[in-house]
Amino acid sequence: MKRELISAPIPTLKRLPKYYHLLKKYSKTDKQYVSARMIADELKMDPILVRKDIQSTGIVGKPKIGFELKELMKSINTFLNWDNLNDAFLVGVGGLGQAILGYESFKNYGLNIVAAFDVNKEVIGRKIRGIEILPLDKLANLAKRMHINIGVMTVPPSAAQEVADQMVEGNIQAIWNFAPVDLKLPETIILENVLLSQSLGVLTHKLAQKINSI
Amino acid sequence: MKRELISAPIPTLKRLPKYYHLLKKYSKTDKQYVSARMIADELKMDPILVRKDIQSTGIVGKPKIGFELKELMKSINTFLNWDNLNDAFLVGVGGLGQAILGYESFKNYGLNIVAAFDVNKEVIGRKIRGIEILPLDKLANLAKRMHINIGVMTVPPSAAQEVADQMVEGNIQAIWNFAPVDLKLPETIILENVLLSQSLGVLTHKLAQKINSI
DNA sequence: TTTTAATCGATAATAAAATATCGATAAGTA
DNA sequence: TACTTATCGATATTTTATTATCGATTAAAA
Repeated sequence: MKRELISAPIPTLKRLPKYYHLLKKYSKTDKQYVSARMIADELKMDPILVRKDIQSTGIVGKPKIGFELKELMKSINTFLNWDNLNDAFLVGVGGLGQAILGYESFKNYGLNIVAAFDVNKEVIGRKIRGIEILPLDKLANLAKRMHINIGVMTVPPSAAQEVADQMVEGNIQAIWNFAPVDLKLPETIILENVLLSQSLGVLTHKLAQKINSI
Repeated sequence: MKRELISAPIPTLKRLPKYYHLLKKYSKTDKQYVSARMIADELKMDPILVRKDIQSTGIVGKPKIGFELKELMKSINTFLNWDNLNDAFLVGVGGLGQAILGYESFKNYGLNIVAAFDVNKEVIGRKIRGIEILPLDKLANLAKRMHINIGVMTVPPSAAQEVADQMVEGNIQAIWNFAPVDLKLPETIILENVLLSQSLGVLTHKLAQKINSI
């Protein structure tokens, strides 16, 4: 059955989590309603942009008062599919991998890491935050059996392509990749690259401009 | 003295590191020249976009052959200010902080972490990768004395604003923030937020769309 | 009850970014 | 040398994203 595909621009998808964070803060107060303007003021953004982003999640607001807080949170949550907990495998239990394993809060973002893998015999068999580290060669089979949809890759660049191939072999549908490598994958696989150097490039460039302009 | 400010769109700044990674790979082969098309093909991008991005770094290429590899790398490097090693402080030596401290390679991206700070007495005084962990209250003074320009924040959300204030107090010019918090800072401070949930939102939303469309 | 003010939602205008076009140039080939 | 081809660089077009406008709606104040 082919349901209607509601989509939104990537920039919108990237801003929604920002709003969500703020709303979570609000939800600890006694606020019942939030308006696009309130959010915009807090985040120093254009209220029209905020409203458009919110609208693309499908929620309907009330003039003069805004959106019901709980309802808005739910709307964003559903739109990002964060209310369906997606089981995930993580590969690469180095510094970053362990850091991500440690973030209990990813569960709020639809990500439930159920197993971790590595090739390093030192760590295989150990448990981190209750998650056992398994040898990499078990990944494909286990992923198939458990119908895992998401793979998180925190491996060195040199190993990245091979691990990605294993994930594809295991029918994993979406890869969250932290390795600075351009992975070659079938068209159908969803790939999100997190390249820390990207954001660092923006920072250092702006800094240079600022310093040079004095 | 006010030098000419060469700038570029943010999307361009974010793509340049991607090219740089690829070029580094090429530099290990015997390639002498790379064309925009070569890069585009490898990264499955539009060659015109690649060329435009490259042009914005100021380099001039040769028709038919492209750009001199070493020169192009240098051009990107300079444009992003990665050939000036910026001394930086890191605050928050938890999982993510330690992971970042462990990335020796950030030095290739203009980032040289020279000291780390925390409030946790357990870790203060210890050394990680040769970098001593100092108490947070020393930050502002030290930053001033050492003329530190960049602050890296890997602290829990609840501590983020306070740490940011300390950084501003210490005359830090640019903040690379990993906490999911919208920091209130003076206009002049450069802020780059790394919000992992952003990229995760894109991933989970796309995944939901894909699964629902079957 | 009427008026006022704030916000929504839809549509229109603007700005920014990506893509296309095309002449110029240089390397390789006939 | 002349011809062909690949690529650059500049400019133009298209697409995408952001910002502005405005009527409709509703809560609160007069």
